[in-house]
Amino acid sequence: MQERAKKTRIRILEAAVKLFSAQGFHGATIDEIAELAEVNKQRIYAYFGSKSQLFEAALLEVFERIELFSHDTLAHAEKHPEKITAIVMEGFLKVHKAHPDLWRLLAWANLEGSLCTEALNQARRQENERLRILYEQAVSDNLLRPIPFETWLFTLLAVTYFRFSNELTLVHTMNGISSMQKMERKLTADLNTLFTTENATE
Amino acid sequence: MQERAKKTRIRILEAAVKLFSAQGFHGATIDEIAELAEVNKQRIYAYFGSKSQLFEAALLEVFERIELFSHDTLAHAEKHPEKITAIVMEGFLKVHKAHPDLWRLLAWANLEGSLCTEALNQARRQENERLRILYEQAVSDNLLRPIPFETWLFTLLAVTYFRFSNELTLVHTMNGISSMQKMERKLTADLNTLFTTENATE
DNA sequence: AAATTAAAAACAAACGGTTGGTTTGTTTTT
DNA sequence: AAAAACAAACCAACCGTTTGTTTTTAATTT
Repeated sequence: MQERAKKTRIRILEAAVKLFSAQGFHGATIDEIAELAEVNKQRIYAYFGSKSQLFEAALLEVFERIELFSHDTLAHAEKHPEKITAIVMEGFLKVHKAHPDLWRLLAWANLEGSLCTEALNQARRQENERLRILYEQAVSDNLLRPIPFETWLFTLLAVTYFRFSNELTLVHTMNGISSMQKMERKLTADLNTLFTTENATE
Repeated sequence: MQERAKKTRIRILEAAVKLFSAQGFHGATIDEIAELAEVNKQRIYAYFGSKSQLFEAALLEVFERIELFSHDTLAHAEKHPEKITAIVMEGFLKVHKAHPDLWRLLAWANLEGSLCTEALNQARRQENERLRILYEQAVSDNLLRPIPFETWLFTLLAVTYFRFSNELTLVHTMNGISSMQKMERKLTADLNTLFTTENATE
Protein backbone atom coordinates (compact mmCIF):
# COMPACT_ATOMS: atom_id res chain seq x y z
CA MET A 1 0.00 0.00 0.00
CA GLN A 2 1.41 3.32 -1.07
CA GLU A 3 1.76 6.45 1.00
CA ARG A 4 -1.18 8.12 -0.67
CA ALA A 5 -3.39 5.12 -0.07
CA LYS A 6 -2.57 5.07 3.63
CA LYS A 7 -3.61 8.68 3.95
CA THR A 8 -6.95 8.17 2.27
CA ARG A 9 -7.50 5.08 4.36
CA ILE A 10 -7.04 7.18 7.48
CA ARG A 11 -9.27 9.93 6.13
CA ILE A 12 -12.01 7.35 5.61
CA LEU A 13 -11.53 5.93 9.08
CA GLU A 14 -11.71 9.35 10.70
CA ALA A 15 -14.87 10.24 8.83
CA ALA A 16 -16.37 6.88 9.73
CA VAL A 17 -15.64 7.37 13.42
CA LYS A 18 -17.24 10.78 13.35
CA LEU A 19 -20.39 9.78 11.52
CA PHE A 20 -20.94 6.33 13.00
CA SER A 21 -20.50 7.83 16.44
CA ALA A 22 -23.02 10.55 15.67
CA GLN A 23 -25.67 8.54 13.89
CA GLY A 24 -24.98 4.87 14.47
CA PHE A 25 -24.54 2.09 11.97
CA HIS A 26 -27.90 2.39 10.26
CA GLY A 27 -28.10 6.14 10.59
CA ALA A 28 -24.79 6.96 8.95
CA THR A 29 -24.49 6.45 5.21
CA ILE A 30 -21.60 5.48 3.03
CA ASP A 31 -22.27 8.51 0.86
CA GLU A 32 -21.90 10.86 3.80
CA ILE A 33 -18.74 9.15 4.98
CA ALA A 34 -17.24 9.33 1.50
CA GLU A 35 -18.17 12.99 1.20
CA LEU A 36 -16.73 13.91 4.61
CA ALA A 37 -13.53 12.01 3.84
CA GLU A 38 -13.36 13.68 0.42
CA VAL A 39 -12.96 10.29 -1.13
CA ASN A 40 -14.71 8.35 -3.80
CA LYS A 41 -17.33 6.02 -2.46
CA GLN A 42 -15.72 3.03 -4.02
CA ARG A 43 -12.47 3.50 -2.11
CA ILE A 44 -14.33 2.56 1.05
CA TYR A 45 -15.20 -0.84 -0.36
CA ALA A 46 -11.69 -1.24 -1.71
CA TYR A 47 -10.13 -0.71 1.73
CA PHE A 48 -12.74 -2.05 4.14
CA GLY A 49 -14.92 -4.48 2.21
CA SER A 50 -18.32 -3.57 3.56
CA LYS A 51 -20.16 -1.09 5.71
CA SER A 52 -20.16 -3.35 8.75
CA GLN A 53 -16.47 -4.09 8.41
CA LEU A 54 -15.86 -0.36 8.28
CA PHE A 55 -17.85 0.06 11.47
CA GLU A 56 -15.79 -2.49 13.33
CA ALA A 57 -12.57 -0.96 12.03
CA ALA A 58 -13.71 2.43 13.27
CA LEU A 59 -14.59 1.03 16.66
CA LEU A 60 -11.22 -0.65 17.08
CA GLU A 61 -9.42 2.46 15.90
CA VAL A 62 -10.97 4.59 18.62
CA PHE A 63 -10.30 2.00 21.28
CA GLU A 64 -6.68 1.61 20.44
CA ARG A 65 -6.07 5.34 20.24
CA ILE A 66 -7.59 6.25 23.58
CA GLU A 67 -6.16 5.22 26.93
CA LEU A 68 -8.83 5.16 29.59
CA PHE A 69 -6.42 5.64 32.47
CA SER A 70 -3.89 8.24 31.46
CA HIS A 71 -0.36 8.26 32.80
CA ASP A 72 -1.23 11.42 34.69
CA THR A 73 -4.17 9.77 36.40
CA LEU A 74 -2.19 6.73 37.50
CA ALA A 75 0.72 8.84 38.70
CA HIS A 76 -1.62 11.13 40.61
CA ALA A 77 -3.38 8.17 42.20
CA GLU A 78 -0.04 6.71 43.25
CA LYS A 79 0.83 9.86 45.19
CA HIS A 80 -2.57 10.22 46.85
CA PRO A 81 -4.00 6.73 47.23
CA GLU A 82 -6.61 7.94 49.72
CA LYS A 83 -8.15 10.03 46.94
CA ILE A 84 -7.98 7.29 44.33
CA THR A 85 -11.74 7.23 43.77
CA ALA A 86 -11.99 10.93 43.07
CA ILE A 87 -8.87 10.91 40.94
CA VAL A 88 -9.97 8.00 38.76
CA MET A 89 -13.48 9.44 38.44
CA GLU A 90 -12.09 12.76 37.31
CA GLY A 91 -9.86 10.93 34.87
CA PHE A 92 -12.78 8.99 33.42
CA LEU A 93 -14.92 12.07 33.05
CA LYS A 94 -12.09 13.93 31.37
CA VAL A 95 -11.45 11.14 28.87
CA HIS A 96 -15.13 10.79 28.04
CA LYS A 97 -15.50 14.51 27.58
CA ALA A 98 -12.44 14.70 25.37
CA HIS A 99 -13.50 11.69 23.28
CA PRO A 100 -17.28 11.58 22.97
CA ASP A 101 -16.82 9.17 20.07
CA LEU A 102 -15.62 6.52 22.48
CA TRP A 103 -18.71 5.85 24.53
CA ARG A 104 -21.12 6.64 21.72
CA LEU A 105 -19.57 4.07 19.41
CA LEU A 106 -19.52 1.58 22.23
CA ALA A 107 -23.16 2.27 22.98
CA TRP A 108 -24.13 1.75 19.36
CA ALA A 109 -22.05 -1.41 19.19
CA ASN A 110 -23.73 -2.81 22.26
CA LEU A 111 -27.21 -2.00 21.02
CA GLU A 112 -26.62 -3.25 17.54
CA GLY A 113 -24.75 -6.31 18.71
CA SER A 114 -21.30 -5.90 17.20
CA LEU A 115 -19.13 -8.93 17.43
CA CYS A 116 -15.67 -7.53 17.97
CA THR A 117 -16.07 -6.84 21.68
CA GLU A 118 -13.57 -9.52 22.62
CA ALA A 119 -10.82 -7.70 20.80
CA LEU A 120 -11.75 -4.49 22.56
CA ASN A 121 -11.27 -5.80 26.05
CA GLN A 122 -8.00 -7.42 25.25
CA ALA A 123 -6.68 -3.90 24.77
CA ARG A 124 -8.14 -2.76 28.07
CA ARG A 125 -7.10 -5.63 30.30
CA GLN A 126 -3.52 -4.54 30.82
CA GLU A 127 -4.58 -1.07 31.88
CA ASN A 128 -6.97 -2.54 34.43
CA GLU A 129 -4.28 -4.58 36.13
CA ARG A 130 -2.09 -1.59 36.88
CA LEU A 131 -5.01 0.08 38.57
CA ARG A 132 -5.91 -3.05 40.51
CA ILE A 133 -2.53 -3.14 42.18
CA LEU A 134 -2.84 0.47 43.30
CA TYR A 135 -6.36 -0.08 44.58
CA GLU A 136 -5.67 -3.27 46.50
CA GLN A 137 -2.64 -1.72 48.13
CA ALA A 138 -4.80 1.16 49.34
CA VAL A 139 -7.30 -1.31 50.75
CA SER A 140 -4.71 -3.27 52.68
CA ASP A 141 -3.28 0.03 53.95
CA ASN A 142 -6.75 0.62 55.41
CA LEU A 143 -7.20 3.77 53.35
CA LEU A 144 -10.15 2.31 51.47
CA ARG A 145 -13.04 0.22 52.67
CA PRO A 146 -12.69 -3.49 51.94
CA ILE A 147 -14.72 -3.54 48.75
CA PRO A 148 -13.51 -5.79 45.92
CA PHE A 149 -11.68 -4.07 43.10
CA GLU A 150 -14.19 -5.32 40.52
CA THR A 151 -17.11 -3.73 42.30
CA TRP A 152 -15.28 -0.47 42.74
CA LEU A 153 -14.21 -0.27 39.09
CA PHE A 154 -17.62 -1.35 37.89
CA THR A 155 -19.30 1.38 39.89
CA LEU A 156 -17.03 4.13 38.64
CA LEU A 157 -17.31 2.97 35.03
CA ALA A 158 -21.07 2.72 35.38
CA VAL A 159 -21.51 6.17 36.87
CA THR A 160 -19.36 7.76 34.20
CA TYR A 161 -21.07 5.91 31.39
CA PHE A 162 -24.50 6.72 32.74
CA ARG A 163 -23.67 10.40 33.08
CA PHE A 164 -22.89 10.65 29.38
CA SER A 165 -25.22 8.15 27.81
CA ASN A 166 -28.24 9.55 29.59
CA GLU A 167 -27.39 13.21 29.41
CA LEU A 168 -30.70 14.11 27.78
CA THR A 169 -32.65 12.33 30.47
CA LEU A 170 -30.56 13.47 33.39
CA VAL A 171 -30.95 17.16 32.72
CA HIS A 172 -34.54 16.84 33.81
CA THR A 173 -34.22 14.08 36.41
CA MET A 174 -31.68 15.58 38.71
CA ASN A 175 -33.57 18.74 39.37
CA GLY A 176 -32.29 20.94 42.10
CA ILE A 177 -28.89 20.63 40.50
CA SER A 178 -28.36 23.52 38.20
CA SER A 179 -25.52 22.33 36.00
CA MET A 180 -23.97 19.11 34.82
CA GLN A 181 -20.60 20.25 36.20
CA LYS A 182 -22.01 20.72 39.67
CA MET A 183 -23.50 17.25 39.50
CA GLU A 184 -20.17 15.75 38.51
CA ARG A 185 -18.36 17.42 41.38
CA LYS A 186 -20.98 16.28 43.84
CA LEU A 187 -20.94 12.71 42.56
CA THR A 188 -17.16 12.55 42.60
CA ALA A 189 -16.91 13.88 46.13
CA ASP A 190 -19.66 11.63 47.48
CA LEU A 191 -18.27 8.52 45.88
CA ASN A 192 -14.87 9.31 47.23
CA THR A 193 -16.10 9.56 50.81
CA LEU A 194 -18.18 6.46 50.22
CA PHE A 195 -15.22 4.28 49.32
CA THR A 196 -12.78 5.80 51.81
CA THR A 197 -12.41 4.66 55.40
CA GLU A 198 -13.13 7.29 58.01
CA ASN A 199 -9.64 7.32 59.44
CA ALA A 200 -8.06 7.89 56.06
CA THR A 201 -9.14 11.52 55.93
CA GLU A 202 -7.96 12.32 59.43
CA MET B 1 -62.43 6.49 17.56
CA GLN B 2 -64.20 3.15 17.68
CA GLU B 3 -63.30 0.13 19.76
CA ARG B 4 -61.76 -1.68 16.83
CA ALA B 5 -59.60 1.29 15.95
CA LYS B 6 -58.24 1.50 19.48
CA LYS B 7 -57.19 -2.12 19.31
CA THR B 8 -55.31 -1.76 16.06
CA ARG B 9 -53.69 1.38 17.42
CA ILE B 10 -52.43 -0.64 20.34
CA ARG B 11 -51.28 -3.48 18.08
CA ILE B 12 -49.24 -0.97 16.10
CA LEU B 13 -47.78 0.50 19.26
CA GLU B 14 -46.77 -2.89 20.60
CA ALA B 15 -45.12 -3.86 17.36
CA ALA B 16 -43.35 -0.52 17.27
CA VAL B 17 -42.02 -0.96 20.79
CA LYS B 18 -40.72 -4.40 19.94
CA LEU B 19 -39.01 -3.47 16.70
CA PHE B 20 -37.73 -0.03 17.65
CA SER B 21 -36.33 -1.49 20.83
CA ALA B 22 -34.59 -4.25 18.91
CA GLN B 23 -33.25 -2.29 15.97
CA GLY B 24 -33.49 1.41 16.78
CA PHE B 25 -35.14 4.16 14.83
CA HIS B 26 -33.17 3.79 11.63
CA GLY B 27 -32.90 0.04 11.88
CA ALA B 28 -36.59 -0.72 12.16
CA THR B 29 -38.83 -0.18 9.14
CA ILE B 30 -42.46 0.81 8.83
CA ASP B 31 -43.11 -2.21 6.65
CA GLU B 32 -41.82 -4.58 9.32
CA ILE B 33 -43.85 -2.88 12.02
CA ALA B 34 -46.99 -3.09 9.89
CA GLU B 35 -46.35 -6.75 9.21
CA LEU B 36 -45.75 -7.62 12.86
CA ALA B 37 -48.86 -5.70 13.91
CA GLU B 38 -50.82 -7.45 11.16
CA VAL B 39 -52.01 -4.07 10.00
CA ASN B 40 -52.01 -2.23 6.74
CA LYS B 41 -49.11 0.16 6.39
CA GLN B 42 -51.39 3.02 5.79
CA ARG B 43 -53.03 2.66 9.21
CA ILE B 44 -49.75 3.64 10.85
CA TYR B 45 -49.72 6.97 9.09
CA ALA B 46 -53.40 7.41 9.78
CA TYR B 47 -52.87 7.03 13.53
CA PHE B 48 -49.37 8.35 14.16
CA GLY B 49 -48.49 10.66 11.29
CA SER B 50 -44.85 9.77 10.73
CA LYS B 51 -42.15 7.31 11.70
CA SER B 52 -40.56 9.64 14.23
CA GLN B 53 -43.89 10.41 15.85
CA LEU B 54 -44.49 6.68 16.15
CA PHE B 55 -41.12 6.27 17.84
CA GLU B 56 -41.89 8.88 20.47
CA ALA B 57 -45.32 7.40 21.05
CA ALA B 58 -43.76 3.99 21.57
CA LEU B 59 -41.21 5.39 23.99
CA LEU B 60 -43.85 7.14 26.08
CA GLU B 61 -46.03 4.04 26.05
CA VAL B 62 -43.30 1.90 27.59
CA PHE B 63 -42.48 4.50 30.19
CA GLU B 64 -46.01 4.91 31.35
CA ARG B 65 -46.68 1.19 31.48
CA ILE B 66 -43.67 0.22 33.56
CA GLU B 67 -43.19 1.25 37.15
CA LEU B 68 -39.53 1.33 38.07
CA PHE B 69 -40.12 0.88 41.78
CA SER B 70 -42.81 -1.72 42.22
CA HIS B 71 -45.17 -1.74 45.16
CA ASP B 72 -43.45 -4.87 46.38
CA THR B 73 -40.07 -3.20 46.33
CA LEU B 74 -41.22 -0.15 48.26
CA ALA B 75 -43.11 -2.23 50.81
CA HIS B 76 -40.10 -4.48 51.29
CA ALA B 77 -37.81 -1.51 51.72
CA GLU B 78 -40.14 -0.03 54.31
CA LYS B 79 -39.87 -3.13 56.46
CA HIS B 80 -36.10 -3.49 56.15
CA PRO B 81 -34.71 0.02 55.71
CA GLU B 82 -31.20 -1.18 56.53
CA LYS B 83 -31.28 -3.30 53.38
CA ILE B 84 -32.77 -0.61 51.18
CA THR B 85 -29.81 -0.58 48.79
CA ALA B 86 -29.94 -4.30 48.10
CA ILE B 87 -33.71 -4.28 47.85
CA VAL B 88 -33.89 -1.42 45.38
CA MET B 89 -31.03 -2.86 43.34
CA GLU B 90 -32.78 -6.21 43.11
CA GLY B 91 -35.96 -4.40 42.12
CA PHE B 92 -34.19 -2.49 39.37
CA LEU B 93 -32.52 -5.58 37.99
CA LYS B 94 -35.81 -7.44 38.00
CA VAL B 95 -37.64 -4.69 36.16
CA HIS B 96 -34.90 -4.35 33.58
CA LYS B 97 -34.81 -8.07 33.02
CA ALA B 98 -38.58 -8.26 32.67
CA HIS B 99 -38.74 -5.28 30.33
CA PRO B 100 -35.67 -5.19 28.11
CA ASP B 101 -37.57 -2.79 25.85
CA LEU B 102 -37.35 -0.12 28.51
CA TRP B 103 -33.67 0.52 28.67
CA ARG B 104 -33.05 -0.29 25.03
CA LEU B 105 -35.56 2.26 23.83
CA LEU B 106 -34.14 4.78 26.25
CA ALA B 107 -30.65 4.08 25.02
CA TRP B 108 -31.67 4.55 21.41
CA ALA B 109 -33.53 7.72 22.30
CA ASN B 110 -30.52 9.14 24.07
CA LEU B 111 -28.18 8.30 21.24
CA GLU B 112 -30.47 9.52 18.54
CA GLY B 113 -31.44 12.63 20.46
CA SER B 114 -35.15 12.22 20.91
CA LEU B 115 -36.90 15.28 22.15
CA CYS B 116 -39.59 13.91 24.42
CA THR B 117 -37.32 13.25 27.40
CA GLU B 118 -38.96 15.99 29.44
CA ALA B 119 -42.27 14.16 29.33
CA LEU B 120 -40.58 10.96 30.41
CA ASN B 121 -39.23 12.31 33.64
CA GLN B 122 -42.46 13.93 34.58
CA ALA B 123 -43.82 10.40 34.87
CA ARG B 124 -40.90 9.28 36.98
CA ARG B 125 -40.69 12.16 39.43
CA GLN B 126 -43.52 11.06 41.66
CA GLU B 127 -42.05 7.59 42.08
CA ASN B 128 -38.69 9.09 43.06
CA GLU B 129 -40.16 11.16 45.85
CA ARG B 130 -41.65 8.18 47.66
CA LEU B 131 -38.27 6.52 47.65
CA ARG B 132 -36.52 9.68 48.81
CA ILE B 133 -38.58 9.81 51.98
CA LEU B 134 -37.72 6.20 52.82
CA TYR B 135 -34.04 6.75 52.13
CA GLU B 136 -33.66 9.98 54.07
CA GLN B 137 -35.43 8.47 57.04
CA ALA B 138 -32.95 5.60 57.01
CA VAL B 139 -30.09 8.08 56.92
CA SER B 140 -31.34 10.08 59.88
CA ASP B 141 -31.90 6.81 61.76
CA ASN B 142 -28.18 6.24 61.24
CA LEU B 143 -28.82 3.04 59.28
CA LEU B 144 -27.26 4.46 56.14
CA ARG B 145 -24.17 6.56 55.67
CA PRO B 146 -24.86 10.26 55.17
CA ILE B 147 -24.74 10.24 51.38
CA PRO B 148 -27.23 12.47 49.54
CA PHE B 149 -30.25 10.71 48.08
CA GLU B 150 -29.42 11.92 44.57
CA THR B 151 -25.97 10.34 44.62
CA TRP B 152 -27.32 7.09 45.98
CA LEU B 153 -30.09 6.83 43.40
CA PHE B 154 -27.78 7.89 40.60
CA THR B 155 -25.30 5.18 41.52
CA LEU B 156 -27.88 2.43 41.63
CA LEU B 157 -29.49 3.55 38.36
CA ALA B 158 -26.08 3.78 36.74
CA VAL B 159 -24.92 0.35 37.84
CA THR B 160 -28.14 -1.27 36.65
CA TYR B 161 -28.11 0.54 33.34
CA PHE B 162 -24.46 -0.26 32.78
CA ARG B 163 -24.98 -3.92 33.52
CA PHE B 164 -27.55 -4.22 30.73
CA SER B 165 -26.36 -1.74 28.17
CA ASN B 166 -22.83 -3.12 28.17
CA GLU B 167 -23.62 -6.78 28.48
CA LEU B 168 -21.60 -7.70 25.42
CA THR B 169 -18.57 -5.88 26.71
CA LEU B 170 -18.87 -6.99 30.30
CA VAL B 171 -18.83 -10.68 29.58
CA HIS B 172 -15.19 -10.32 28.68
CA THR B 173 -14.15 -7.53 31.03
CA MET B 174 -15.15 -8.99 34.35
CA ASN B 175 -13.17 -12.14 34.01
CA GLY B 176 -12.91 -14.34 37.03
CA ILE B 177 -16.65 -14.05 37.36
CA SER B 178 -18.27 -16.98 35.68
CA SER B 179 -21.85 -15.81 35.24
CA MET B 180 -23.81 -12.61 34.98
CA GLN B 181 -25.98 -13.72 37.90
CA LYS B 182 -23.00 -14.14 40.16
CA MET B 183 -21.82 -10.69 39.22
CA GLU B 184 -25.21 -9.20 40.05
CA ARG B 185 -25.29 -10.82 43.46
CA LYS B 186 -21.78 -9.66 44.25
CA LEU B 187 -22.49 -6.11 43.13
CA THR B 188 -25.72 -5.93 45.08
CA ALA B 189 -24.13 -7.22 48.27
CA ASP B 190 -21.09 -4.97 47.99
CA LEU B 191 -23.10 -1.87 47.27
CA ASN B 192 -25.34 -2.63 50.19
CA THR B 193 -22.46 -2.83 52.66
CA LEU B 194 -20.97 0.25 51.03
CA PHE B 195 -23.98 2.43 51.74
CA THR B 196 -24.81 0.96 55.13
CA THR B 197 -23.30 2.15 58.40
CA GLU B 198 -21.33 -0.44 60.33
CA ASN B 199 -23.62 -0.42 63.32
CA ALA B 200 -26.69 -1.04 61.21
CA THR B 201 -25.85 -4.68 60.64
CA GLU B 202 -25.07 -5.41 64.26
C1' DA C 1 18.22 12.61 -17.40
C1' DA C 2 14.27 11.70 -20.11
C1' DA C 3 10.90 8.56 -21.81
C1' DT C 4 8.23 4.37 -21.18
C1' DT C 5 5.24 1.41 -18.86
C1' DA C 6 2.59 -1.24 -15.68
C1' DA C 7 0.51 -1.29 -11.48
C1' DA C 8 -1.79 1.21 -7.82
C1' DA C 9 -5.05 4.65 -6.61
C1' DA C 10 -8.90 7.36 -7.42
C1' DC C 11 -12.74 8.53 -10.03
C1' DA C 12 -17.55 8.90 -12.39
C1' DA C 13 -21.59 6.69 -13.16
C1' DA C 14 -24.79 3.48 -12.85
C1' DC C 15 -26.85 -0.80 -10.81
C1' DG C 16 -30.79 -3.29 -8.48
C1' DG C 17 -33.17 -3.22 -4.34
C1' DT C 18 -35.39 -0.92 -0.41
C1' DT C 19 -36.87 2.95 2.20
C1' DG C 20 -40.43 6.27 4.20
C1' DG C 21 -44.21 8.40 2.81
C1' DT C 22 -48.47 8.92 0.08
C1' DT C 23 -52.41 8.01 -2.85
C1' DT C 24 -56.29 5.78 -5.07
C1' DG C 25 -59.84 2.80 -5.02
C1' DT C 26 -62.24 -1.15 -2.72
C1' DT C 27 -64.04 -3.98 0.89
C1' DT C 28 -65.46 -4.87 5.58
C1' DT C 29 -67.30 -3.67 9.97
C1' DT C 30 -70.06 -0.90 12.97
C1' DA D 1 -74.08 5.88 5.89
C1' DA D 2 -69.92 6.44 8.23
C1' DA D 3 -65.78 4.59 10.19
C1' DA D 4 -62.18 1.32 9.77
C1' DA D 5 -59.28 -1.56 7.32
C1' DC D 6 -57.51 -3.24 3.22
C1' DA D 7 -54.78 -4.09 -1.33
C1' DA D 8 -51.80 -2.23 -4.46
C1' DA D 9 -49.25 0.78 -6.60
C1' DC D 10 -46.49 4.97 -6.73
C1' DC D 11 -42.85 8.10 -5.82
C1' DA D 12 -38.41 10.21 -5.17
C1' DA D 13 -34.66 9.31 -2.42
C1' DC D 14 -31.37 6.53 -0.80
C1' DC D 15 -29.11 2.18 0.26
C1' DG D 16 -24.71 -0.75 -0.37
C1' DT D 17 -22.26 -2.35 -4.18
C1' DT D 18 -20.17 -2.97 -8.83
C1' DT D 19 -18.29 -1.81 -13.41
C1' DG D 20 -15.50 0.66 -16.47
C1' DT D 21 -12.31 4.57 -17.02
C1' DT D 22 -8.89 8.00 -15.84
C1' DT D 23 -5.14 9.77 -13.07
C1' DT D 24 -1.14 9.26 -10.25
C1' DT D 25 2.89 6.92 -8.78
C1' DA D 26 7.05 4.42 -9.02
C1' DA D 27 10.00 1.38 -11.24
C1' DT D 28 12.22 0.33 -15.67
C1' DT D 29 14.24 1.25 -19.96
C1' DT D 30 16.23 4.16 -23.18
